[in-house]
Amino acid sequence: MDMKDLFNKFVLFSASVHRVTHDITKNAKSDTVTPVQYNILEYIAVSQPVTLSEISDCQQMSMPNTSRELKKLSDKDLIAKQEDTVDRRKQSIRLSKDGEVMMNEAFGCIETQLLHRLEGVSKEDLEAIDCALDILQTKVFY
Amino acid sequence: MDMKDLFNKFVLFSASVHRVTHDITKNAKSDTVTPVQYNILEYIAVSQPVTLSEISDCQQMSMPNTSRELKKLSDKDLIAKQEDTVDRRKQSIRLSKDGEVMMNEAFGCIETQLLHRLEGVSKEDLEAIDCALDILQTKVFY
DNA sequence: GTATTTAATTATCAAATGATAAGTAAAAGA
DNA sequence: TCTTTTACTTATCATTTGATAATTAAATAC
Repeated sequence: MDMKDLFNKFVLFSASVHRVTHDITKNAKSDTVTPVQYNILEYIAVSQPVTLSEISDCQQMSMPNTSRELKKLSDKDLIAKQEDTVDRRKQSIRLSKDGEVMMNEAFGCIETQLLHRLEGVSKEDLEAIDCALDILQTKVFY
Repeated sequence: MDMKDLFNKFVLFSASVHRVTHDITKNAKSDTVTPVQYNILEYIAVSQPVTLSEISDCQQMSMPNTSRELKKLSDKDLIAKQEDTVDRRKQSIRLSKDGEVMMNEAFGCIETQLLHRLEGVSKEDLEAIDCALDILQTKVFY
């Protein structure tokens, strides 16, 4: 295994993933939220409930900025904050009803785009893709 | 193959790729360029020579904004513009000497981080990763 | 019980980014 | 030749984003 080749492949691959996910999600993103806010919502959607600190860590943004964006999302009624019963400094953050609706719509849109991109792909290839996602997720992009 | 599962895997996967590439490249990015400028440089590095329009298309940014950022990169002597000999409206854009140096350093840094992330991974797993990258690159993230 | 640490907030600022309008110059089409 | 299209530039503006300092309140450590 030539690590140099693998490295080049990695660089090209991540650029492709960025470009394709941008393509696929650009229609999905409601124009009522900014890109950063959309990313936060996506994270909350798949990981809820989460705390502000967790969002801050995972989205690599400072607590003050995270707090500001969450406040905006809260003002738009897309998320619901709840005080942690055990540690009252913490917040338990979830999508609100409206937030769920928006993200379901977004995910539906992404799913459509993805299906379109995968149409004509054989059953065996789909299995291979599924398997490849698993391998990379566990071995590289953990 | 449950497409719903595959779709969820895809969403989680792209989020992971974004997070991990951010982690891996954050030290690589010279603080003399902005994130957007770094992405442009990375694209030029792997695709040179390129035109402004190609950068605009691929980086999904408007021509005016692309032009502005390229001007900044040019002012910093990181890229070299050359008039296309055939079509004088077009530009042939490459990294300058300084740009090459910077990007080699960045790629070296990314390579180190990647090797670190892959240390302890068996030879067979590396083969599997290599193969998985190929599959996803050609079948999904083309 | 006081000191320290943690979780989150508010306020403020500069910089980066995105969007748009209006322009130039070359190429292509009629 | 005249018109239209293409590739790119310049200028300007609003918004988003990132960074920092200062503050509050709760939990933990001593």
